[in-house]
Amino acid sequence: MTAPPQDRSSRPAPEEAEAGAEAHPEASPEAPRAARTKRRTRIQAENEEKILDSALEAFSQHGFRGATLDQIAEGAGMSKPNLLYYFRRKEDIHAALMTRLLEEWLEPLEAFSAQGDPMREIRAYIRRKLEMAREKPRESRLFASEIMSGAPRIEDYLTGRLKELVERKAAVIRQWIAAGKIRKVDPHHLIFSIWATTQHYADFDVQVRLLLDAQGDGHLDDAARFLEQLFLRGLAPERPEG
Amino acid sequence: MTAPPQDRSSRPAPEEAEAGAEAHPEASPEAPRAARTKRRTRIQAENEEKILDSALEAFSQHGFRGATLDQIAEGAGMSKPNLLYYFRRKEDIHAALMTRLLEEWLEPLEAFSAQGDPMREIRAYIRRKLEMAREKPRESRLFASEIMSGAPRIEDYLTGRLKELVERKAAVIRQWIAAGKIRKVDPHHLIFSIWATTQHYADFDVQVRLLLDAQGDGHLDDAARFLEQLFLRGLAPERPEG
DNA sequence: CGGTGTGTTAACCGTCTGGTCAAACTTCAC
DNA sequence: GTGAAGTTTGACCAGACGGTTAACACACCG
Repeated sequence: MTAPPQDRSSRPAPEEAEAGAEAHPEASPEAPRAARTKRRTRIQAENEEKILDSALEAFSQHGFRGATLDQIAEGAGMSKPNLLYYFRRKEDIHAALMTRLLEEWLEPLEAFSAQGDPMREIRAYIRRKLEMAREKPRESRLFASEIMSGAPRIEDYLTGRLKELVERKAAVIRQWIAAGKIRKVDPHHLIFSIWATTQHYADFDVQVRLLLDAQGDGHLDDAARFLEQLFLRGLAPERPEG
Repeated sequence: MTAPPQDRSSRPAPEEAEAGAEAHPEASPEAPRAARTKRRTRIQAENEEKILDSALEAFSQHGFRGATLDQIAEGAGMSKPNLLYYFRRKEDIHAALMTRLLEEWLEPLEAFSAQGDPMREIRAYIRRKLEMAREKPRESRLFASEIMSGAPRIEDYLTGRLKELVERKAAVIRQWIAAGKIRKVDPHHLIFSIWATTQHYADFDVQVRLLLDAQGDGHLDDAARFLEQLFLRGLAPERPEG
């Protein structure tokens, strides 16, 4: 009877998804969890995927509070108790989505390297980000939604890994400036403006499409052309080919 | 017994707020509403303002579905039934906020005029938009939230007034291009990129502040400087001072 | 075949949510 | 000061919400 009441050891269920688990390292340091069943079955993998996909749809549209378990369960094609068999709490689903997302989120910026032509790098970064806006618009909106609600669940990420990465890349940009390869601009605001312009096509997709009468994804090619022009010319050093 | 059940004529209350009313011109063409009390009392004006302010906070953070009436009532310092005396339904509060917002939203772009130096106009537009991000960040998030949830309540606005305005301003930009005053770029994407970069400082305020260690609003001045540089140089015609 | 762990669900629970109602209280013009 | 209109609230309601329980179905292995 020493253990806190939070432990429901009788259940043989899979623990909260890979992600959510380590997001809450609070209490119960040695976690007397029953069923150390680490190996996922095929059904587990499939159903968790269905749930996360449905949850992504719901959370990205209505935010954490606005999305409901019933809605997510229906989207995943299963009953609510069944959903809660895989993820014990609403928060766990969200946490699983977030950790997966945040990893992907760093990737394009990570690839931004000091070597190579600055213009090439910036161009590649814009393309990569636009590609993500095309392929993963819901993820982008999920992130935006989280930030707009005050980022209560990802403060650590923002002030930790993300900030560190941004600092590192800002330093790269400063190097380029010092070397006279690009114009003298504020590195942070340069990064923000690339984020803003590219993510806009995911987050404001509805508006963009309505204003452009866009059907497929063709407008994103136009966007790429425009943004490349804007940034490359906006950043070109005073004396080109100096 | 010919009237639909929607009419609750016994109540002497003020009708739904100025805005919400005309947003739903459906049914009951001659509206047999009791109490043609058009004049607002002081208390009405005050309380409606308190409610809208509290609702703006709630909706902009949690979206329409995520915000609750209890929360809004508490923020407005009144009981829930009292709140519902001024706005009959949750939707009405949201509608009132939106119509007020959408008017303000057009204003800066409206000011964008064909006369005068293009560079001056673009610069002024960026400043105006950044000023709004500073002064009305919650409004910006409310708008973003609405778009991200699929814009179910403002489709008419997007395809109507906004689209028309954007078309008009895109034409202005095309004129400037034809006159060789700015570089040849896609007008729509130019507008989008200004929206995206400026609104970013409102919508992603939390992230921006954490990454910059920003306290007050000083970073917005840096943002203004950066964005002006970026756009003015990015758009400058091939041969400056041709 | 039996049994053990996996997967699924109907029924349920307490709380929250949007909204109603009648009654009471306040305001203010006369 | 009185009365009618304007304002406020406690009590209430039905349905939605996040979550629990217990029992049942299935799968696979010996």
